Parts: sequence; C-alpha cells; structure tokens
Amino acid sequence: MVVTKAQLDWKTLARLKTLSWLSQDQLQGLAQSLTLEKVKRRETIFFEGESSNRIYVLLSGVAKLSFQNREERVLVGLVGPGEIFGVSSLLPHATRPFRCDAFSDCIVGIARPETFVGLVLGVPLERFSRTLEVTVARWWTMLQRYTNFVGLSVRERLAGALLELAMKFGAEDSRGILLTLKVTHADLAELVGASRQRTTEQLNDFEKERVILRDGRRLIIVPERLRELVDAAQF
Amino acid sequence: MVVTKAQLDWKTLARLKTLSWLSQDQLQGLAQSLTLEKVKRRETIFFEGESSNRIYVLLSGVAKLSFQNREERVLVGLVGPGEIFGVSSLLPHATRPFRCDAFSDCIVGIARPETFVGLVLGVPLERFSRTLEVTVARWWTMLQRYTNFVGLSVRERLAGALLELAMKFGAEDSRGILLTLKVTHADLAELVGASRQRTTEQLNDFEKERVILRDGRRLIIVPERLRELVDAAQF
DNA sequence: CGCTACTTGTCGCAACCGCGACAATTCCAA
DNA sequence: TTGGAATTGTCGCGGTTGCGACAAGTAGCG
Repeated sequence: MVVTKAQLDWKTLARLKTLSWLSQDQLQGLAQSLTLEKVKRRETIFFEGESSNRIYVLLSGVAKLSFQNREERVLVGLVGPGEIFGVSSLLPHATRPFRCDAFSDCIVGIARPETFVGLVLGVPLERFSRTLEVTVARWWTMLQRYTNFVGLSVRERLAGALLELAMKFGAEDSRGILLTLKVTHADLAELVGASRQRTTEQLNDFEKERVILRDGRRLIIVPERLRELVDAAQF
Repeated sequence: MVVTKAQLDWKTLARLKTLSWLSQDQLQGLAQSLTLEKVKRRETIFFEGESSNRIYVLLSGVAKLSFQNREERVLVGLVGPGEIFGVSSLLPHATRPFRCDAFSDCIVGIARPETFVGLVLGVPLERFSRTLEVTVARWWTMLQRYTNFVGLSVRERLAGALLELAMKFGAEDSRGILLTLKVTHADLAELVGASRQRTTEQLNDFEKERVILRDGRRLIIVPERLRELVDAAQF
C-alpha cells in the first residue's frame, strides 16, 4: 500500500458517474482532501473489525468486499471504479463489518468522513450519522444477517434468528427471555429460509437440549445456551 | 387501514429511542406532519413494486417486511415500535422492494420524505437522496441479492450472479457481454455460496446450453439466454 | 360451548449439494 | 523454455433438506 504524492485533478473526479452531480467547488474541495494510495492485487485495503474512520473512493481497479462467517469466507460484493466504499464510517461508533481487498491493482482516494459529509451535504457528520442510523441502518443489519447465514445449516440459522428475536422482542423472565411475540413455526421458517417441517423438528431438538423452553405456545429463550450453540460451530 | 383524526403529541415521539435525539422544535414539526393510521393484523401497509413516496414510523405494534422471490416468500425482517421503515422512499426513483404487513395491530405515522428530511437534516431531499445513492445504496443492492438467493438452487444463484457481473464489469462483444474481469471458479463459488466443484460443473452446463461462451478463461455472457433461465423458474 | 381453521408433530422418499480425492490443464515467473 | 503453482474437470459417497401426506392438537369465533 503506497501513498502517492500526486495531486488529484477535480476534473478526474467529475468524470466518475457517482460524483458528476457535485458542483465544481465541491469537486475541488474533495480532490484536495483525498489522499491517494496505490494498492496491489491481493493486498488488503481494510480489515474487518477495524474501527471505521475513513471513507474510500475507488479511482481505478476492482476491489472485493468479503466476510468471514464462522466457517467460510463469503464474497459479499465487488466494487468497481468510481464507487464509494468503506461506508460504515458514516454510521456512529462503527467497526468494519467487511474486509476489503484489492481484486486487481487499485488506486483509491481516502477521506475523513467528517470532511466528506461536510463537503457533499454541508451537514455535520454527527447529524447525518444519526439520521442514517434510524433510517437505513436496518439494511445494514439485515445484510449482516444474510451474509452470516450463507453456508450455515438450518440449525445454526434458526439459533441465530431466535437470538435476534429475543434481543428485539424479548422480556426478561426468571427462566430466560420470554418472546412477547406470537410467531408460528411457519413464520420462523420464512425468516431462516427453511421448510416448516424442519423448523418444527429443530425447535423440538432445541427444547430437548434445553436451549429453549415452552410456555404453552410462547417461547422462552435461554440466551447463554443458545449463544454457546451458535458459537460452538466457530472453529 | 383507518386514518385516525387524533393529533400526535410531540412528547410521544420524544419517548421513541430512534427520535429522542431530535430537538423539541423538530419533534413538534414531525408530530404535525405525520398522518396516523391504524392497521389491523395481517393487513398490508405497502406492497412491493409500489412507488415509494412515503416514509413510515411505527408507533405501536409489530410489522413484517417480506419479499417474494420467484418461488417463495422470504421474511426479511420484523419492525418494532419506534422504528422508521419504508426507507426506500429516501432513494431517487425508488419502488418498494419489500412488502410490509402488520404482524400485529399497528399504529403507524406516515410522512412525505421531503418533509422528513427537511425537518431532521435541514437539507433538500434530492441532495440527501443522491448522497445515499452513492454511499449506502450498495447495501441495498446486496441485501436484495441475498434475499433473492434464499431458497434458490446453485444453478439459479449462479445465473443471477453472472448477470450481475455482466452488468457491472461487462464489455459489449459481438457474441454477448465479455467479462473484463478475471474471476476464478472459486471466486464465483464464494460469491454465490456454493462449493467450487459445483460451480465448475454448473458453468460447464451453462456452456453446453450456450448461455455462456468461453474465450480462453474469459467468460462471454449471453444475457438474453441467461435471463430466460433466471426467469424460467418463475412460476 | 362447539365447530372450523390453523398450527404442530412425524414419517419416508428423493433431490441437492458439500466434500475428499485425484487427474488434467493452464498460467506465470525464473 | 520449463517447472511448479494455481486452476479446472470429474467421480462417488454420505449428509442435509425439501416436500408430500396425514394425524393430532389448539385457538379463536360465532
């Protein structure tokens, strides 16, 4: 990863489809505040788990976003020239959920999110962050769920979904977390992409293993046990 | 779906975690511009494919976001009290990708996206839309891909992924769209969540069926054929 | 209170797919 | 050019899962 000293011309930025709608002033400001780096094929641009305090513009080349779930690496998507990525830096207190590697030799422009948002929108980052958090952050969460689910068994997907439901719609109970929501097995099946029958069977297994309990048709979830189970596969 | 005449108190909004960071002025403005509706369990709040020109706040109850891919309905996520949804209305020229049904009896607040963005950020919707489009719209696209993939066979997922790659990294060629990107079978396998071996076999099938051609290790994609194939399963 | 529609439970078959193993081919760098 | 590494091609086994079918249980509505 080499930092180049070359200055970026705003006209170069104007040619990128993603930025062509900006005013000349904005483009010039952006050109000045971008740091350029050359990244060779297979080198990493950022790792998952890093705190995300930079936003990136891909000036040339192709980059790869990928995600390590417990048992395999999932290629989440490819980034083409002109695209802006590393966008989790626009959310509050975010760490990188994906890892980004150069898929071919790349030139990237790097900016601080404060600068980027200030230039493009003229709004403080914090205000923008909060707005994103309450509006589009759901996409983010759902995307992470689905990438997590790739290559997992029904058992693991169901365990994950139950935990998620417990976090969102659960009430403390002496025996665990009581699901305050009436979900049928068919609903759960739709949620995890399994058949209704398998879902029923798996829930019964969970009950036998005491990772969930039942109060009539209400589910009580024992998060410790369930989490154990979700993480158990993690090696 | 019943429109109620009751006026909303800004203090009620202030109690929602998602909105508590707004100023009193903002909350009052929002309270005034929200139209209230009561929706009974199982009724639909909006359908997929509708043009999205409203944004929603769930005031009470639970709503369900779901997606009809070609062969099954996928429950994408559940919306809890306080959450903002129908957020595709913040993107330019967007239609609803998901459908939203009341999972229990709900009260929702409905606003025009222009009003919402104006109040919360003090920026014109168009400017905000464009910013979202170049930053977080990727999440949106990836999310749609994954929801689409749930319950599909390797064959169908691979077909979809090839089309996507062709759109993004393809060059016109007399025989179809030439993939200007060096992707190994292992890369494709990671992308669609399949094993490398299956991917190889499926690509060979595609070649036999003339939906893809090969120029050395470069792929040439015949989008019409491939799309036929993707849509063929649609019944 | 009783009926109906929905929900849950269970079985077995067949299809799909991951995975290990290994051969053949192609690419790339020395 | 050549040798080693990466990529592609192929087979077969076994596990997981979807799906149809049907029985049993339950909840909600009149």
